Amino acid sequence: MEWTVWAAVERVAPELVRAMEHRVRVMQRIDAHAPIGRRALAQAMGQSERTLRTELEYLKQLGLVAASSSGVSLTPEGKALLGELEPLVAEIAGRSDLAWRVSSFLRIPRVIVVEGDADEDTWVTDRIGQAGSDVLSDVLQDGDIIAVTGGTTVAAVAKSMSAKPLRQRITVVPARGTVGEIVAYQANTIASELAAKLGGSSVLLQISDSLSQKALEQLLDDPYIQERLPIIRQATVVVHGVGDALAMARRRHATEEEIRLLQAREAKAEAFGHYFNAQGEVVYAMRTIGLRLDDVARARVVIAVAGGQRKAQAIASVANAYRIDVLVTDEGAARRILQLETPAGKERVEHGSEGWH
Amino acid sequence: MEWTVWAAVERVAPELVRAMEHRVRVMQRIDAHAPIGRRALAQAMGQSERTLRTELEYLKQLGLVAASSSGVSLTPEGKALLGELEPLVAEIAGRSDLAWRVSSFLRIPRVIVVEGDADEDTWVTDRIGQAGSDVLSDVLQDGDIIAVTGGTTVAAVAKSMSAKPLRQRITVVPARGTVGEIVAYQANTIASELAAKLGGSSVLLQISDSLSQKALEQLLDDPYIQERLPIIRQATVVVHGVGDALAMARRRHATEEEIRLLQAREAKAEAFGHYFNAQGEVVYAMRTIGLRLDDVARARVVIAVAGGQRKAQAIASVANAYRIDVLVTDEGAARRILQLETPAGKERVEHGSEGWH
DNA sequence: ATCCTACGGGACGGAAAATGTCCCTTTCGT
DNA sequence: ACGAAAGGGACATTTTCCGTCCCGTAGGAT
Repeated sequence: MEWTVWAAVERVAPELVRAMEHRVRVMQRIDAHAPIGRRALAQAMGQSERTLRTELEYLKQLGLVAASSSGVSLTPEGKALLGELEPLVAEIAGRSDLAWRVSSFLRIPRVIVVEGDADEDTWVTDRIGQAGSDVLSDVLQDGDIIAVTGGTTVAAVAKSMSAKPLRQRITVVPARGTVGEIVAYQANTIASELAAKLGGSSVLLQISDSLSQKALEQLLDDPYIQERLPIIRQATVVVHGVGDALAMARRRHATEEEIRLLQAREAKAEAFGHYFNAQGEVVYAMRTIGLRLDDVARARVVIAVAGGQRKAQAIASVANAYRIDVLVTDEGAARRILQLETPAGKERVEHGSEGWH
Repeated sequence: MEWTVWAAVERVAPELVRAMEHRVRVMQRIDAHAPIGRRALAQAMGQSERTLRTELEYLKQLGLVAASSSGVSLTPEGKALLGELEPLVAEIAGRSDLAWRVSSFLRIPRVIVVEGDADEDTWVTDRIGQAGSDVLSDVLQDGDIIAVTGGTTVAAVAKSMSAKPLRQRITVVPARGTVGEIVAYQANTIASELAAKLGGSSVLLQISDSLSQKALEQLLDDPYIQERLPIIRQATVVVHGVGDALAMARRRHATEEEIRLLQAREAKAEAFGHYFNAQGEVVYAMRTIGLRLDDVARARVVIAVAGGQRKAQAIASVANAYRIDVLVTDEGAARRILQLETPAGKERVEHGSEGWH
């Protein structure tokens, strides 16, 4: 298969490609377990019985599967077709396996790996955003408070979130004050956009993240802050990007001294105003206003979105630092992560499926 | 592009491939006419403005098209992507062009060409059936009487018709009595199945098509027939297959004498109990009960479904014989048809678009 | 032999998405 | 200055999707 064309197809019609991949997976699973019951299959695929049923009915109409009293199986035709789809199957299985291995390696229950490398193709970030917004829609509950950080990847999540009628009461808040100059990638902007898409409200935090110690303390007494901060810190869902330590430090206009310090302490990642080394230990903390690490620990769901192999080390670091429930990343980062040294003294834990949608 | 895999993909997820092709077409059109208005584009694509709008909104979200005050255009990204999709574009354009040429050649307003050759791959018949059922759904109106003939292709149309809630009052009738032994491909069976799918009723005709002259005349006086025949002959929509003259004669257990006669008169096609030569002239007519040629002429829409290059000559013959509004065929037949000699003394006529769905 | 479980499949109501329809403001070209 | 045509918002309606409950049955275990 000429992957150039295929990659282009994925960009033109990602939902269709995903639907196709799903269908192939269903067929794979049927082939492996045939004959298998509809309900068992649905559970294995992590979807409702009814939706699977629709799919099966269609496949049946195409003459690719047949149902008997003991369950559904592939027809000879379906089997032959699955063989012809080998290259595609390999690709899907490969990415699924990748997700599984990253999940084990980082001890993150749910890992989603999209195709490509964000460092090489900027549009990969969009696909991470799509996958991220799907996950977010999936986990959202009524009354949730979503905290979002800044960054291009989180911005992509908000961008690709489909507008929903306001059925749930959702509040979106920025995890922290403002970092960087590009407004579109600031937490405030993203929170506002996401709230609009979800039909919820947003509580913004119009302060700079790089204030003097003194100014910060003054702010903490301010009614404006005192009113908003508690809401932010009660976030139930956290969607955050992961930054490379030095890159983030420079973006924040850190002093040369600070940068030297971070280098000396081998800081690898930045998140929520904290710098972490490879082992996930906090090596430097900025005194800022916003979501703290212990707030993150209290959140119901913590979603990390980050792609590109340059982010691999940073992702691994934060995975050691605090609980991450869902990681949405790309192939570039995933492969690089697996090349990193295994963190010593940490045993593997159970993990769930990497999840289809 | 490795067409082996692509063909397999088409069989596993034909609707998705079609949707994809449509999207690419939209992009092509935008690229060619940019900037173009939404309404103009919708009209050119033969779909409603609102549905196109949904598509455009999605394409916009993917960053492939951009809207300005003067209309929508492809973004540089979209342009680049369209370039990468070149093989696919060529394929689509090729088939579209094929349909256009067949449409001109046979003077059939609407021609749909699906991929493949029914003589080589039996599943191509299914795809013709799908396309046919789409067309049928498209043209159906309340109160319609659909007459169907027998044959595998028409059976495929009924098979792939999606079940509809009974919103329209539809009657389905067999065009003729019973031909051949395989029940599944008999007009009666097909009519019954189609009626069930459409939530309509069927009026069947339980008589053999190959009766003696005398028996036929007796039947014509029978109340059973007198009640049903007028309904059949009032059909407003006709869906019929096209048969090769000799093949059909043999299937009907024609005598050696008859076959020799057909050969002598250069019969090429059979339809509605009539045999036609290449010029579309009736060279032999069976005296049977059912839909007649002048009934076909009165129908609102006449749809012919037939594939495989062996049917090429037969299709061309019947196209000369009576009015066909829609032809659904495959590449194999289409290419072969264009190699046939142009019927002399017939000028080209205007034709519509080959139609997307 | 008989229970018992899991199978496919029918039916139906409510939720969600798609779509037809109408209107508005803006932006061009004339 | 004006009008045609652009994109986009809003909303009712249609259509599709999906959760849920149920049924008859086949096949394995008891």
